[in-house]
Amino acid sequence: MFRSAEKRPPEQKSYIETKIGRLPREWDIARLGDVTEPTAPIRYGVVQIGPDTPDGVPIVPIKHIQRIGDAVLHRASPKIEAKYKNSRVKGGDVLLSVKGTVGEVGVVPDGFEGNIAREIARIRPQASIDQHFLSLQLQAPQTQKRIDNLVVGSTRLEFSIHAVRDFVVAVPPLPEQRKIAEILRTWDEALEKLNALRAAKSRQLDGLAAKLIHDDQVERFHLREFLKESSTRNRDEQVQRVLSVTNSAGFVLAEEQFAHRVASASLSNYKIVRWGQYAYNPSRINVGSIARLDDWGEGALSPMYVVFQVKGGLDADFFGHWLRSAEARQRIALAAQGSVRETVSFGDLGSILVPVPTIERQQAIAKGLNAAQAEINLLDDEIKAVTRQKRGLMQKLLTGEWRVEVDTVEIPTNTKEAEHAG
DNA sequence: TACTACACTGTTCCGAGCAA
DNA sequence: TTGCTCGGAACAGTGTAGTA
Repeated sequence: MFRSAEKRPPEQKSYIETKIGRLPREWDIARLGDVTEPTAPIRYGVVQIGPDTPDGVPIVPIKHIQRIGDAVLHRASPKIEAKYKNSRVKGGDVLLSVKGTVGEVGVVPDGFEGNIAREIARIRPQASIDQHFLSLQLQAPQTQKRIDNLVVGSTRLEFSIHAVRDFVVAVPPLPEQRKIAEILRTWDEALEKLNALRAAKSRQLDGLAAKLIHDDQVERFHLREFLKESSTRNRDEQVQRVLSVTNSAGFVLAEEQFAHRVASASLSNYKIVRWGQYAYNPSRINVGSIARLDDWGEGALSPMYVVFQVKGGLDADFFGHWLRSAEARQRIALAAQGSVRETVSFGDLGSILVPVPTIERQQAIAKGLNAAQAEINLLDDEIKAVTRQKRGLMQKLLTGEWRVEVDTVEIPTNTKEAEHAG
């Protein structure tokens, strides 16, 4: 990806201890308040944004802080926004979330004109500071740790605007800032490409699954003929691993989903789910809360879940691919009964018609779709690895531990080294 | 067993009040 | 008056527990 370049050992450079750690002697440290344009001091945004107004001024919320140019933003009426004219943003401003979700960072794209929500602080760097470098410096793992230590509040986390102004960052000479930002941008571009490729592969898989599974020539049968409910209870509490099924990640450990253990004191009434079995929450299945247990041998599930397994005549992988299809989601939604919460009992699920070709055909289809899924899984692994590499590089470059020459880039040829640094 | 009410955590929106 | 902070309300996504 890069031209290899000479790497100079850190001990050959001159370093000094600062209050934010060991830095190269020629680097400065500076309060954010001191590297901000004097005409646009750090401040947060619109307190009460009011109703959405078609011709109003776009207001950037935390959730869109990293994709301001792409997102559809709430627009405040010009009259309301005018009261907060001091927090208007323009291209090149660095934004930092300071309330609720603290530490999210974004850079306002060129040409954008609008304002920010009050959960965001605007930092307009002086000409001596590269905005992309500052953005990266604020995102760096070591900086985020320092921000975490300054955050106050229990129910609602907050990074006080005073603390933001007093927050100290490492500042190399401008050419070095730009070079570091340029290097790390290369990693961002690689991640963007990988994510785009993954999205394309995923769409390809959906299309292939729809084509192979939903064949009008194939006879359909009720799911009840192929599914068997399992209501084994954890009577002697031999299973202590409590699981949940989430919309986004399938089976997860309950303690990872929640900040504390929310399971009942006794797990004796919990249902046991075993490897290869499916489970779903009848009140959430219409939003995707259904999954197959692949990552653990067994687990205990809240009694509200329905646990079942696929039996002979229907290939388990074929069923899994059908379950992810748009048609399956539609049929499950239709099966949901109208009530306060739309629920799908095991009986309702069994009444859904599913196309069932011969078992040999099912296995052949599942094999092809599994291969496509495996490609996506590989891309996921690669995305995780590149993300780790980028974090490692940020750790090294943004502390000056690895130096860059303005003319020649000092990048380790072995990216594993960067990965391990993170 | 199915359904419903309610609890809890985390996030975001926004009204109100305090201090400079 | 303005800047800032506190904290209630609403909402999403998960859970437990009671009752028919």
